[in-house]
Amino acid sequence: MALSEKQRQLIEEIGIYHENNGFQPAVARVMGLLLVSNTPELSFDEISETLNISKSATSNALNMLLNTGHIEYTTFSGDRKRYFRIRSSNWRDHFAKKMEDLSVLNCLLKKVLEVRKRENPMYDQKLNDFISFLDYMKGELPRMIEEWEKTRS
Amino acid sequence: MALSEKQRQLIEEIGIYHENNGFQPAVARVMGLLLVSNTPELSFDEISETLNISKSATSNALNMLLNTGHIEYTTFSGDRKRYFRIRSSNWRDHFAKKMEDLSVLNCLLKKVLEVRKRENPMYDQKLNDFISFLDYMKGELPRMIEEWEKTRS
DNA sequence: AAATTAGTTCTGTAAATTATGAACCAATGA
DNA sequence: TCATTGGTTCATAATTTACAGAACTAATTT
Repeated sequence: MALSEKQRQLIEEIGIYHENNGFQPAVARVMGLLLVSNTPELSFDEISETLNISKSATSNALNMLLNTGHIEYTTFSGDRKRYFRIRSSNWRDHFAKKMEDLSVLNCLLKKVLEVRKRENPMYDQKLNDFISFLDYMKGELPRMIEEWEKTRS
Repeated sequence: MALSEKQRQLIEEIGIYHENNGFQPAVARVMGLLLVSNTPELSFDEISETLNISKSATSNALNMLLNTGHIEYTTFSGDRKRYFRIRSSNWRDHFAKKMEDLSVLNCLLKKVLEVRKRENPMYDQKLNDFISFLDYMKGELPRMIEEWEKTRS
């Protein structure tokens, strides 16, 4: 696998991005490589060798990414290897997960208001505001996505 | 600090949420406590004792949260203690950070298209779609927030 | 049947993270 | 001036994580 210096750097940047999203380093680099490489589908060995990670780490990373639906693989008849690539739905899912996370937060904040008794209701106003903002966002987002679909068809 | 069982559980839930957002456990619990406690402002000792974390861990957690702007404190004349509370702008900032993170991703994806040469341009289409979706979102979001402001005034 | 391929699984461990407790310090109070 | 309060800093201990390397397996090829 020949990669330019720029490509290698970008793999690291993408790696760090994904580390910050909770992936372990090797897993994050695999995502980076699959995105940045000139060929979209890479074999186990190509990944392992290009990133200089052991077979076990490669195996774990690929299985983790397969299980979480971030990647998938194809095969070719007469070739025992699997060729891994990023799932095309990956980015939409990534976005959805971010939104889902805000929804989890919203749920927690609603519980907060149920569970505590603040002497000072003024202080809760801001929290209520944010909760209703998140509710509003959640309601409007689908419409917004639909709007976007329209602009491009 | 008297806390109900429900409150303690919720502190843990909020703690885990914040751990998943990159906070260390003790820091995440402090955020949970400040949110869930009946009184919005708590002293160093109240935090340390209620959460059963050492003074040093409490000190580190509070300073970390102060530095990152998640909490602030007030003082009262004739009382040497500081009373810590969540900054009211915290939730808006949290939301902004999530959006900013998507913007970082978008920037990385644009670099991807610059850096690699894919034989198969079909495969890049999906990526381009997602990039323009994020661009669209980034453009529309401020308008959407403004819209929300209107609904509540 | 033996060797090779394409991985997987199982320790072991280096490194990083997270928290503790003790010592410390500066400001206030007795 | 001595003790106490409200913390901070440091060394270190306890986990946790993240990976390498070796042994293993099931399918294929020779």
